[in-house]
Amino acid sequence: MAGTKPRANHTLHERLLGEFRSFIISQRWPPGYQLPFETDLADTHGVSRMTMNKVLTQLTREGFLVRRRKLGTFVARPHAQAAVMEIADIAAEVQALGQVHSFVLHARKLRRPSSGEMTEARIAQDRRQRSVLYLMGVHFADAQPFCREERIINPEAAPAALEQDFSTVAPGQWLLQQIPWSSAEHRIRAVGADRAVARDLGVQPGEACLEVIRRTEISGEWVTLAHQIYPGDRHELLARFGPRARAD
Amino acid sequence: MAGTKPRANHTLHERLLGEFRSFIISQRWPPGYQLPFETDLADTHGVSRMTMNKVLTQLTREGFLVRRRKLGTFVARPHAQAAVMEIADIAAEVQALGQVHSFVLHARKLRRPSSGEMTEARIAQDRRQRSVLYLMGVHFADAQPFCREERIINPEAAPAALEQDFSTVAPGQWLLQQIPWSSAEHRIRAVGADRAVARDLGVQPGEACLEVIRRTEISGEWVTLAHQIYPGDRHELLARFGPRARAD
DNA sequence: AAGTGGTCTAGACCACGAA
DNA sequence: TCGTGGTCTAGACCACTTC
Repeated sequence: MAGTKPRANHTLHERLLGEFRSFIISQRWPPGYQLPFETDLADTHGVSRMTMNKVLTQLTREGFLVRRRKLGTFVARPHAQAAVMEIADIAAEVQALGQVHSFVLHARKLRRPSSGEMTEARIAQDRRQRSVLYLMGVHFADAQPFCREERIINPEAAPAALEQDFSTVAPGQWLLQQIPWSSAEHRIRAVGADRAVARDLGVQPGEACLEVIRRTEISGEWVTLAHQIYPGDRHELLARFGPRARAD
Repeated sequence: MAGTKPRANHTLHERLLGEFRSFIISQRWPPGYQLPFETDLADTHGVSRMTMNKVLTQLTREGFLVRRRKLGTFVARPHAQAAVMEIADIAAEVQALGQVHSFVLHARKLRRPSSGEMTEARIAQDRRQRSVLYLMGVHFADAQPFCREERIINPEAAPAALEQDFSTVAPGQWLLQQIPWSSAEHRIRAVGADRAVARDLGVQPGEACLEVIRRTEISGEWVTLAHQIYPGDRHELLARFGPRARAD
């Protein structure tokens, strides 16, 4: 509904691409769902097999589908993310380092968003957002503080969050399961640790830390806004870029 | 030649994809070069127009080609880069902020790579690299220090660099023109400014700074390794990620 | 108006991989 | 073995853009 041209999609495979993508994003076709066979889909939608193949091949390149010969076509499990994206799942990252991840919740409350948050999350001015779920906590790798996280969640995008006690499960991990296929935008900067950060991370006040501000959205609607701070000498982000995004 | 499977590319359009990509990367087809028409290419290579169309469409999605009706197919000008990639061209970034960019070279010499550099740039152990071109300088936005840069360049990948005096033109900008289509890998971390950095950037020693370590390669061969340090409060990186890279 | 890329089809054969 | 996705073709019509 947002972003692209308001004009109707003209070509056959464009229309089908949009249709299938929306089915997947809305989880009407949940992860693991098996689609009908290519020939059947072509018949059902009244197009040639070539055209349907173009659609399915494209969605496979985009990572939405997984195709296996003789078995069929399935909606992908979206845990395969781009390199920098993987930091969304801090638990997985810590485990990849061979350490034990744990999350300690410091605060959880429902409150109105601040004006700064409304700007950063780009909350629409007209649809007045009554309240957001605020969370603050610290991730640990073994017994060592790994990352301090402040976050607000949009209850309209993720209603189940209101029922969820985040005392042990990290919100990022939980959201990734609830709302796969979201897209994110990161701002990355260096900041000196203030008193609260220094206390929570066990570093000296003023020490250089890496701050990642991540805004997540799906279909143009904001889902969550997170401020994550890592001790500077203990953490690195990794990002790869080609002349253009490669597919395979 | 590197990276992908050593097996020969089987399918027609895969073979053509590789062939055309190598032509573009090697600049046998330089930016702006006009390819023969789709129908002619199909005839020349003995494939159907559909197959050739698949190849050209894919290369267009990858950003290598630009196609315009009635005009033809051209090799793209590769200045359109991914969001984080754009920081490669610091001059363009400064100008985008409406300020004047300048570069001051502090050091330039030919020397052997240190062991740390060999690790970070992943210089092959067997092919013993005799020497690399070392550069150090500072970027300015108007009169204010913007970024301090240390860099080594591989003379085998960019021989023209040995002839180039970098006293005013920034090495990143120059390399981008010499070797388009390169791909890069970034490591991003926060560091406290040491004395040399503090002096060059005009910040207090110990102040939080953002360090970007960028390794650039083309066809598997390393081209350059850069360490860039930005004052923490004056600079942010921006990165966007979807569930998978989008094309159009 | 003409020529280029953009799309679509019906049918065919092939290759991989699960049974 | 055999069903599924993977690929390829020859031909056709359309739409956009420049002339």
